[in-house]
Amino acid sequence: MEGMHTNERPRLLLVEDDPALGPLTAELLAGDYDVELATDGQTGLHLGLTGNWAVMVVDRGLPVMDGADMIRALRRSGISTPALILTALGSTPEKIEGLDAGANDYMTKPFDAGELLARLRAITRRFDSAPAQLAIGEWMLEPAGRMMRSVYGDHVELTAKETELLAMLASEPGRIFTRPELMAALFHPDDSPGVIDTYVHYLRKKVSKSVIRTVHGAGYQIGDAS
Amino acid sequence: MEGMHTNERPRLLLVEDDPALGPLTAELLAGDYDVELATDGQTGLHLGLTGNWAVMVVDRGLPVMDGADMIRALRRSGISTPALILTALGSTPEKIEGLDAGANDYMTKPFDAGELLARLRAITRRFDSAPAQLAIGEWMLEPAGRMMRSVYGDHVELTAKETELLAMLASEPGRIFTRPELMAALFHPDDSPGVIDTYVHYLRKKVSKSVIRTVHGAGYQIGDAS
DNA sequence: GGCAAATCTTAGCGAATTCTTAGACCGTGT
DNA sequence: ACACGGTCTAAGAATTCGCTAAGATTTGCC
Repeated sequence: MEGMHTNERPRLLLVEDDPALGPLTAELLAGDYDVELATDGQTGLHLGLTGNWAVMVVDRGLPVMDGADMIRALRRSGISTPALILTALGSTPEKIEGLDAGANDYMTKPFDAGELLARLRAITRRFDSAPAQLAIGEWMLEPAGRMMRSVYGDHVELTAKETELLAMLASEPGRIFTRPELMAALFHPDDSPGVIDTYVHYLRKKVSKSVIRTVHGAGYQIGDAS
Repeated sequence: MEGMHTNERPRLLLVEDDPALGPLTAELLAGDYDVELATDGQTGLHLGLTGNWAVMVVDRGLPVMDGADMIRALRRSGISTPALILTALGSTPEKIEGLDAGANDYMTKPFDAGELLARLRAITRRFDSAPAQLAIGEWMLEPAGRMMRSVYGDHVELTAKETELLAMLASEPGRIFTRPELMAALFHPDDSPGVIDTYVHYLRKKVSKSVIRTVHGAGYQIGDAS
């Protein structure tokens, strides 16, 4: 995804026994992944245990070993590779069993190619990168840790409100956020209007005067101030 | 593992504006979660930013702010709470957009209760491994031996509870563990809430003041302190 | 049972966070 | 230059939150 500019693409393990659908699905996925195809659960389990995979797509009804059992076995072995079950068996109990076996998602055939790719993006998202960081000049905001880190190694701790305000402003660099907007999103309607100024002041004091730009008569803005 | 008790249940944020379906869904989920209901996207966003949620279920078509936009805003703020979109809008492009906005799963109404619960289990599942040693600053925790060893050769003996607490915090450096989380994992539901503070105090006294960071109003955190 | 270690409770104090207020300061248009 | 509205800053009040010490209770062990 963003920021990852290696030419290595994520490796996807496809386990599908249907001689027609297997290669077809592999080709579809090949647009975004390096796909390897296994045609039975035993092989899939072996590859899942030994290889280094970004994600797995597993058919439910497989020879030798059921797809759900395969995922269950992997999970028991401590393998947490995200997995999506793709199958013709679409009854609700089967879905529930598949998900509780350790699958991260469950789709029934026939499936839409775009939706499959979107669901794969969804279940791999938290594993690849997941920066959870917002760049602000020389600073990096870590909303989860409620702190700002400078490229020089300094760090400043922020309060909850300060983090909220900064995260909102930094979410769209260059955009001007009006006071009513900020007020509605971060404070109670009957708070004094001056609160915003106060927190902007706190942030400028803690981090640097120029982090947040005032646009007179309009609101506040982050970024785009070279 | 003991210490898992059902009184402190995972907190679920439900954002649903339908006056009939909202409470109904809430009641359904209440079997497994502590449910809070918001009826518009603005409120949902605020709660999502400020509260500590195990998972979110979000309706797509919401007043004030669309459900997908709400999730997008949360993701941009670094909030990675797993989210499932539950909606009447079931066309494939809508699913793709919802998932790419940062949702972890997408279900269309009418939905099956069991499947919803299974999918929620799937997106909240976390796989935790148990390494033999955990590095904490200059210290090394040996959970098996219930002691901390410093690189200088000192060592400090810990009690069982101290070890459990420290191991949990150290298992994911940088992550903030909330009091309810720690409470649910390490103590009995009807223990006094102050217990956590006490053990944090013990650890800081035995090892070093700065091993565990307090994130005011949020919880405790290990690592990530230059 | 009796001892010691471990676990948990309680409560007061200090610290952090949030929000208010009021006056100084700045920018813009006339 | 002047006036006016917008913005900045400092100080502090109210509230919530966390730290700590001391003791009560439970557990494990001989």
